[in-house]
Amino acid sequence: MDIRNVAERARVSIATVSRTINRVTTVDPVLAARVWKAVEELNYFPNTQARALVSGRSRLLGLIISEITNPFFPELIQEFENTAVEKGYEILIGSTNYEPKKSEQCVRRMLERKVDGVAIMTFGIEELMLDRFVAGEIPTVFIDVGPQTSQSTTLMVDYRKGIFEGVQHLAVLGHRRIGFISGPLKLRSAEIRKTAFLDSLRSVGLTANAKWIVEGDHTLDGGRDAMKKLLEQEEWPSAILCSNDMTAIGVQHALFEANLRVPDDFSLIGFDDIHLAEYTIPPLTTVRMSCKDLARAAVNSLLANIDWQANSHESTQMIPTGLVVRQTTGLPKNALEDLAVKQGSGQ
Amino acid sequence: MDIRNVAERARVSIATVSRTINRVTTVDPVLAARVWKAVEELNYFPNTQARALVSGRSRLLGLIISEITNPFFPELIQEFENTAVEKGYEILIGSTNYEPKKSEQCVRRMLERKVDGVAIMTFGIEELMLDRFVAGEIPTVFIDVGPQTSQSTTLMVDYRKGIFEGVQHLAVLGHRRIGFISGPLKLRSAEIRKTAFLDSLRSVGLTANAKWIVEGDHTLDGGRDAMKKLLEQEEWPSAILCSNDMTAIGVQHALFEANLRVPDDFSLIGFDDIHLAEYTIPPLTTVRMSCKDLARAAVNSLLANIDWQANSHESTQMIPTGLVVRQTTGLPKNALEDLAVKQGSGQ
DNA sequence: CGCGGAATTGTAAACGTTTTCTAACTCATC
DNA sequence: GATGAGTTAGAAAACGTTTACAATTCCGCG
Repeated sequence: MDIRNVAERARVSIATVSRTINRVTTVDPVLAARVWKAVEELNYFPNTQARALVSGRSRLLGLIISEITNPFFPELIQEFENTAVEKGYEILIGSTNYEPKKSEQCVRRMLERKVDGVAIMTFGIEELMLDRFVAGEIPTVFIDVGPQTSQSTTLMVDYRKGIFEGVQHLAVLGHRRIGFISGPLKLRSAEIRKTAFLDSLRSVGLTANAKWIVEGDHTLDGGRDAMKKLLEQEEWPSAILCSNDMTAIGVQHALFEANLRVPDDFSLIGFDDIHLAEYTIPPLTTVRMSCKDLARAAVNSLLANIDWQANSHESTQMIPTGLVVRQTTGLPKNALEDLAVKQGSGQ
Repeated sequence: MDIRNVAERARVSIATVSRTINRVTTVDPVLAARVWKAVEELNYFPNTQARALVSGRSRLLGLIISEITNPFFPELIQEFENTAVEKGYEILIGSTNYEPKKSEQCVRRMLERKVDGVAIMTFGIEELMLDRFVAGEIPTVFIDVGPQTSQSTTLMVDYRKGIFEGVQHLAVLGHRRIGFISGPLKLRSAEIRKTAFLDSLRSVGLTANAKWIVEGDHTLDGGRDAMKKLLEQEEWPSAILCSNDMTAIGVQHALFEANLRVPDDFSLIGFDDIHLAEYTIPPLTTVRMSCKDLARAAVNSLLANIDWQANSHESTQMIPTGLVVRQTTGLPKNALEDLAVKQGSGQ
């Protein structure tokens, strides 16, 4: 079942069939009708590989993420897939799992399959992949970091705003001792979030305590372990900000195990606002970063770069964030005591 | 950069290059070495599309799931991807989101991309896709349901065992009034789970109460809503079994909102044992179905069907399940009262 | 030394499209 | 009625591989 069969049945040449299917306007409506009829009757669809081979376009979009097991990414994938399929593109997913070896492999696979463009949504881990794509002149989208070429755009997430809102919210509630559980610091974006936290702390007139800043890895287990470590300190913070929601859920679990209560003993804030955040017990206060926005922006700039190669488009785009208050934040345990101190200090 | 460049540089024909790369044993080691050297130096890799076009094999495996947003599936995808990539295959993911239109689209996309095999891990929704693949002589793997052809195998999950263990566990604890929140009943597997629940109930000498059996949809929201509906009943069960973990987490949330406690007011059992189950508060007692086993079994039987087309292999395979007891199950609230009744009845 | 057969290499024909280029045709204009 | 411009259809050449088949080389044996 190939284009020749269709041509034969429609009594036209294969060129005409090809043109009809690709909606070239110059084909006679009468012939086009015959072609469509034949296509219908034979249940024909073009061979993608042959198509790709000659046209040089695979209609495949690469999507590299760090870890499919973190619910943030499936949500992102879903939107990415929807938008891509809508525009007639297929997606090829690769997860790096934070391993350089696997990143390397992902890039290789994308290159081999000749993706038309690739979104590196790994929040800034491997910069090496960048070169290969640039060299191959493949359009790319990066988050946070990225090359400044005409073929690629970088999506900048406005971490500062959301994180500042979180810290401010905590400060307003009366928290003075705020801890932070970061992501894996080799991730550029984890680094940025941490810095944003530190800066925000300063903005509200608080000082950081290095002992209360511990590195996690953006997973449930990592969050739990980090919190356990924090609890080994002799002095505890009264509130904790996490680099992502999974970490926060891990923290909740560690606190549960230690028989500590949220938000009575600890206030807790996450980051991402995955759907699950609404369902933790108690529901998680968190900083929302819309993965739908992210996904749509990614697909759209990829397509823009593919279609009008050298066109002038924004080479960087801002993704907003904002605090969503739910039930893991409350007054610090010793609110009155702190208040007394505050009053006494003349402030 | 194509095979010709390599041939030229290695001073051999393109046929030899092709053979070397495909590890055909008849090529002279000396020439092979020259070829590999050239490949290395030119950083050459074969064009997948051209390869697929002529060989008729895409080295692409389709994976159709129902909803990427349910953490069970990412875990499954991860293992599926790992095993597939290990064997040199790429994967193409499609989600049906329980919509027939999207299922149709998925099948179409898989067919167009000429996947070498496809795993339909959608737990028994659309049987229509089946025909298309069978017609195309594409190897398939199904869960629970499936055609009996030499090209396809079906993975049977042993729901009964796990669910029976769950019900028994509850019964032993003293629960007499057990409710069930099912999955979307259009899903074959949701139907089977429900039946397994009913049968198990009978096995332990309990009778079902139709009012305590409500249909969910395997999502957080669905679980929450179903539980809310259950709470509107004038009489409540003392324990609830859920068709999957997401439902159970939704139930936990509904109970939290209603100021009811788990396991004090309600015992709760999930199904799947996603990683998150360990992290709910309190940690979820659930029936484990190993998605890793599922994924590996799927890939392996797909590959078996691809390679030795007509070979005799198991056309159906059993996936075990088993109860994992954590902290959402406990004695029923009115345990003593029930006990009295039991004693009184002479049993 | 020549011949047959085995082993290995190279040539060329696929694979199913898109796309360039040429040919044919239509129509208006002179 | 002939010429030229402007359309539109078809023939054929790509695209980068694999692979059937032919050709060459090599070796052993008569």
